[in-house]
Amino acid sequence: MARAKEFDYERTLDKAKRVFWEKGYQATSIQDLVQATGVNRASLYGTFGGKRELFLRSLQQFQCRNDQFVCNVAPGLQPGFDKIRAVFQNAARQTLNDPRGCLLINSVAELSTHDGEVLGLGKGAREQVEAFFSTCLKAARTGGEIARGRDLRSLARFLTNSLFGLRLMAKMQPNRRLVDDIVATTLAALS
Amino acid sequence: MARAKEFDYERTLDKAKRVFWEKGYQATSIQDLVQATGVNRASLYGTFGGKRELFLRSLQQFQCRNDQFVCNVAPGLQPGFDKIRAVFQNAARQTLNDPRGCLLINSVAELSTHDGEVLGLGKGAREQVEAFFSTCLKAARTGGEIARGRDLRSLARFLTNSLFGLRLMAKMQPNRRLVDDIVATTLAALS
DNA sequence: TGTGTTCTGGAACGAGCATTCCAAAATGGA
DNA sequence: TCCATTTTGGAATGCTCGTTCCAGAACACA
Repeated sequence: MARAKEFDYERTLDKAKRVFWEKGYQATSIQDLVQATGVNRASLYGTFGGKRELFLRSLQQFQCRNDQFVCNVAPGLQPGFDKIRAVFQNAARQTLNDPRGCLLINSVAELSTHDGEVLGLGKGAREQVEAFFSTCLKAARTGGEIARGRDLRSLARFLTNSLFGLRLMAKMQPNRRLVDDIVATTLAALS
Repeated sequence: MARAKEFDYERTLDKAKRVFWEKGYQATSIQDLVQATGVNRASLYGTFGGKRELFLRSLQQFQCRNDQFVCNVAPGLQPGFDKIRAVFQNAARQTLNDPRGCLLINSVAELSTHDGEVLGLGKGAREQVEAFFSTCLKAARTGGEIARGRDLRSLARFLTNSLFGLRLMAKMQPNRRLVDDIVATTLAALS
């Protein structure tokens, strides 16, 4: 056996993630990451491979935690209209409080044209959110909250699109009334 | 008097814009711009000031042309529901055909956190689109296409959010059915 | 305590970056 | 034709980038 690492893997990833989130991928330098994580260059390279790999891992960590965050909002709530509303209210709060916006959306906008892995993570995230809304919508229809004639797949996609747009607003115009108007009108479109 | 410039200002800006659009701001080098525009380094600096200034000018050119594009879709059409639909159909077509997405949204996502000018351009663009939808919605209400009780400001903001989300989909998942579902459900929310 | 492996700190590397500079070429008016 | 002025091409600058390398420290196990 040999010497043990002096830093924690997930913790380091989390700190790196914050830098990428704050500055974007291209604008972040290895030096930034060394300073922010407190981990040496060589250890960073030895453990993660390089800047790109470290970024992709950060993005994966974000996706996992964010997905839990989106889908497990109000875990006491059963899937249904209330849960959809809770997710949107939560997103609205995030949008108003965090000017960094959504790391995944930022990354897709910056990199997905030339980076298939980032694109894949973006697609995956969108599909997960759509699936979550689909589940809620089915439950809502069963519970009589949504009319039988409506196309649930279209509705789920529509909600996903609005949610992503909302997250984009964090960087564009994080205004209370604006965000509330968007959320209210989006939810009203369901009934 | 003295020697005349060998290149056209707007044309050069347009070529530079394409590079920024394709690669993003940070990933674009001066060398890329020199090659793409065919204009010499010194001339580029002498005319535009530097990379950042050139980028901002490109963004402004994009905003002007794109705004004309968004608001003047189907110029024969009077403001109203049909015009809103035309704008969404046009955006859907762009989204499906151009994987670069929207330069303004990309730039906001990449830079607005640390660049007030980019942020300002983003805000301005959003407000212009909202104002455009407001005009259309008012006309639509007058024409009886939209119920009197509805809050037009909220609807305009909602439409703007959906439209921006749609443009984001160009980079995420430019899928025909997906985009059609989003557009159809968004428009259905008006009636 | 000795040994083999791994991690750590920091120097070093080559490449590429945005920007500046200058001599030469071009041009319109005197 | 000559001059004043501007553009042009390309070399040069200083800096920062991502990455590699290595000597020595730290540690688990025999």
